[in-house]
Amino acid sequence: MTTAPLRKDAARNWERIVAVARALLDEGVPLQLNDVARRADVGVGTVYRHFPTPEALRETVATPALERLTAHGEEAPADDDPWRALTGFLTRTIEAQVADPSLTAVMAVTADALPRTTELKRTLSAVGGRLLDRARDAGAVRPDLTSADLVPLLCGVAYAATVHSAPDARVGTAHRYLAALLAGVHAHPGDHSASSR
Amino acid sequence: MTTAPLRKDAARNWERIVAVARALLDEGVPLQLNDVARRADVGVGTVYRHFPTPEALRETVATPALERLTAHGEEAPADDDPWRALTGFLTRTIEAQVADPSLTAVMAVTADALPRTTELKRTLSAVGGRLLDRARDAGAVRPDLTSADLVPLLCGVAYAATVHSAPDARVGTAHRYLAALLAGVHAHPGDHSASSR
Amino acid sequence: MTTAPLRKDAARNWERIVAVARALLDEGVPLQLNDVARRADVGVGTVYRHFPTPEALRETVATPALERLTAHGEEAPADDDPWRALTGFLTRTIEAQVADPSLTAVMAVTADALPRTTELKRTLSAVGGRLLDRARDAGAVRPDLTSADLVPLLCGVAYAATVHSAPDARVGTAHRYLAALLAGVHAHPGDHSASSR
Amino acid sequence: MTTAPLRKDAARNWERIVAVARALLDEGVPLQLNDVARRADVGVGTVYRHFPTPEALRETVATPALERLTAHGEEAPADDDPWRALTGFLTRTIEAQVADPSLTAVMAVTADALPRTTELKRTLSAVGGRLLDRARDAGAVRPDLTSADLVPLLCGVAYAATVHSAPDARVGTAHRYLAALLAGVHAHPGDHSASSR
DNA sequence: CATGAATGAGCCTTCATTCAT
DNA sequence: AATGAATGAAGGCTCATTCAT
Repeated sequence: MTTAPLRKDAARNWERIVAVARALLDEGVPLQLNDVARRADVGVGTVYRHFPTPEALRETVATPALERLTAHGEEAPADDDPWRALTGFLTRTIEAQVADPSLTAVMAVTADALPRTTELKRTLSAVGGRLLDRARDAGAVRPDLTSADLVPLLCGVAYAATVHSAPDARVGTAHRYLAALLAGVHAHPGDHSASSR
Repeated sequence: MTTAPLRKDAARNWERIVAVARALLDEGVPLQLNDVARRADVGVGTVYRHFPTPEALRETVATPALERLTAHGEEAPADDDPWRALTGFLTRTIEAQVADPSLTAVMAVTADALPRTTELKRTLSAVGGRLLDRARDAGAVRPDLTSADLVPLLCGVAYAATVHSAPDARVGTAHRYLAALLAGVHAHPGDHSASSR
Repeated sequence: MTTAPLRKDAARNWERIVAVARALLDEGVPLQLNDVARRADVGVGTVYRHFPTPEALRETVATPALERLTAHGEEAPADDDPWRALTGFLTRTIEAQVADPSLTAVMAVTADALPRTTELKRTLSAVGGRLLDRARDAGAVRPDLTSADLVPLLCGVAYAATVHSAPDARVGTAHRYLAALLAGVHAHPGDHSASSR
Repeated sequence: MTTAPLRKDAARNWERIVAVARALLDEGVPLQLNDVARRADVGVGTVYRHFPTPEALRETVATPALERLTAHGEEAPADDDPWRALTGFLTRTIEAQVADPSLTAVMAVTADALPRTTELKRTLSAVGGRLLDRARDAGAVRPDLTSADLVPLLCGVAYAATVHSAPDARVGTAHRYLAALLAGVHAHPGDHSASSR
């Protein structure tokens, strides 16, 4: 009952619109509702009925990926190694974020258009936070990073991998950048981070 | 003598336009040449005469900051400690980038509007590259990072510090993120970065 | 079915726009889409929706006249006298061209905006070409003129009749000029055209 | 004393401006006074001082050609053959008009910017008129053409030769069209121009 | 529910002309 | 005389959103 049960034709239109939007976002084309309507072979009004704003549509496109991330995230604590659990989670997340432009945008924004998005993002954050806290408690993470830093850092890595980088090199680049960051995030007992000796 | 010496009245307008643009950028308002003209109390044509595109104007606004960074960067090698020289340089750069929105944009883009911008960015990159290489040669930096990663990483840190962060917390946040990243960039002989033990 | 069947209100706007455009062209006012919109009491966007460029609008205005010419042209071969058939066709065409400024422009240009225009012009040319060829075969036309000369010559006559001539004298003038030209085009066995004897 | 004696530097600028304008017109570039100024390496104000309007400049460019035509035209009556004198004059004129874009425009317009232009055009018309009248009196020209038709017809031929014709084919085309026209203009005692019999 | 025509604010850009220097 | 910066009206076009059908 979260989603109203759509009539069959309405559902078909909904699907087409989302599919078109996904394709456009993947190609890097900015979401214009008129444009989406034309390509989905649907009236503009129909698009507006289903998705009052471009953001609502974008978030709808991002939702499945967000759900997958959350689902995986909820299984992460099963790993006994707190650090490995955290890095696994972050790796998976950054991969998704770099590969899926709809996610990139949705993660970077604070004001969501759909409640569902807020909910998923909140869950994802909570999961990440728990993994981070556990790792910090285990002494595996530098103490000055809080769960509130997780999303910004991931967005930053994703952004860094996007700037000046060819599309198909991005995932690889993101891995390298995440690795460097994680090495820094990893606590090194006895290390004095900003000096050379 | 790089820039043709302007007549006094022309110079006044130039200043006003640049000042207005700086203010707008600082407020996060997108640069629109008509808008700039109105606020600078100058004809549109005048703005177009001085700055054929918004990018040219933005880069002009960014230039002084870019020059300061370059100047400082060229003094950085004076520091005998390769790691300290590098981190000092990066710290200064990220501070500037986070504090000055015009810089953020100019650094992230590859196609420059002004030759001067290209020149400055090239110099800055070269300086950074030399500092990185020296630090790597000294065994102070993980080997998988090249000088081509410097700018993207800085942009990523700047971006991360901007996302979800209140304007006046940004510099602080950027420092923390840079610190974490630098800790990771710093080579730790005998460290096995992705495992917890 | 060539043109998609328009909704009633859309059709009304379409008519108004074309009517306004026709009036403007007849008055010799250059076609400006914003101007047309204002006078048709319609949003600019509406004009752009129907006619992406001024040329498309101009050609739409010219189309009916072009269709009439073509229709008549296709009946011209019915006249047994090749020379009379040709002159009749040309007379009719020049009359239309001089009387209708939209036609003048459309005929003079090579790049058409609408496929329909291209089609009509091609047909008209073909018809003219056949009439000319038949007349030449009958020995009624000087041999150095080809069907490719027909349109330029007509445009030239129309232009000559327009230059330095008051609007309401134009048709008469055009007749005289066409008559002179036709007299020259007409083959005169035994005549030595460029000498006085 | 028609032209004020210019200071040497002023004269130099005048020359440069006219030279640039001639070049632009020959290339088919529309005359823009700012543009001319830039290319002539002269201030806009200077161009405006010498030539208050684009037309004044264009006419200045056309003047020498106009003077040459007039000069030749005044010698034309020397030819004893009235028809040959007329055709020679017209041929020369059409050649100039097709080859020199500045002339094309100046001839087609009724309102002149410079008195000198009006004077020259008047003289040219008068000369042409006399040649035509003499030829008509000699029975060599159809009676329905008056001297007022000469310029329009020439403009028409020039225009016809320009429409749909590659630049370097124009003079040749113009010759053919003029020949056809002249054949028609030529009186043919006993000819009934619009019937085939 | 769906449609898609209509709207018009808003942005961009050019260019003829003026006028202070 | 010469300069060229400044002006701003004018025109072009797009696109998010509404609403009659």
